[in-house]
Amino acid sequence: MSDPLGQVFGALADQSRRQVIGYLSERGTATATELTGELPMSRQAVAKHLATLAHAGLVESERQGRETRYRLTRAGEEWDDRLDALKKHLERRTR
Amino acid sequence: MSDPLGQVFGALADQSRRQVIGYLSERGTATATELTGELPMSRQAVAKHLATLAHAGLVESERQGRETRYRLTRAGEEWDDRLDALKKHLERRTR
DNA sequence: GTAACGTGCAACTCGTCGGTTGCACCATAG
DNA sequence: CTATGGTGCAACCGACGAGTTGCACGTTAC
Repeated sequence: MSDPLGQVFGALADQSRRQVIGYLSERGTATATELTGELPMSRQAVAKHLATLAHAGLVESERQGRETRYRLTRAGEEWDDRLDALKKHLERRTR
Repeated sequence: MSDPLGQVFGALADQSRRQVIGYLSERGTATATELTGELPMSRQAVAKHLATLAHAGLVESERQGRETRYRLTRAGEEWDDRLDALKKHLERRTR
């Protein structure tokens, strides 16, 4: 629909996807099947989340042989930082 | 669902709701019927958006006689600022 | 070559979302 | 008192999102 900001916020609205961003930030890179071990859902569900994140420009993929490795884009890294800051901001405010 | 961050991002994912935030930021306060004049939808649709924003903690309401006036909370004002900054950030990056 | 692995695609279910209409309720203007 | 204006509530609809399963395809290991 050509609403980039809406795409990004929509992608960030899902907790599983925010977790994926966190995992990718820690590991640098991961495949869909690797991430499946961290989340309580099927590989295809994880792949869909990765596709959503990619469509929002937060993640990019590169196929290496028979596996596809995902990593955060620059925008994804920025949002990972902002999420950390927001989390601390909320904790400070709730306390 | 007890996912405050998800509530906020979900609320911000909709363009109409971001516009509502902008209008409230300009005017300080408004009713659902007033905002209906600015958006191409019915009053009840606007009221639903306001309820979503209120549930996310970005907006608060106060009933005065037969009308209900809405205004941004502190969190809502903060997000209005962040949205402006993000918009400029995107324009700079797209150019 | 063959078996196993990782992936992508398609179809399906189910719940939620954005939006509508219709109606009932309460406050105020006259 | 009556009419009108502003709300809120409930039911409904079409579309989309999250998740599942099943299967077919390409890549690697042996």
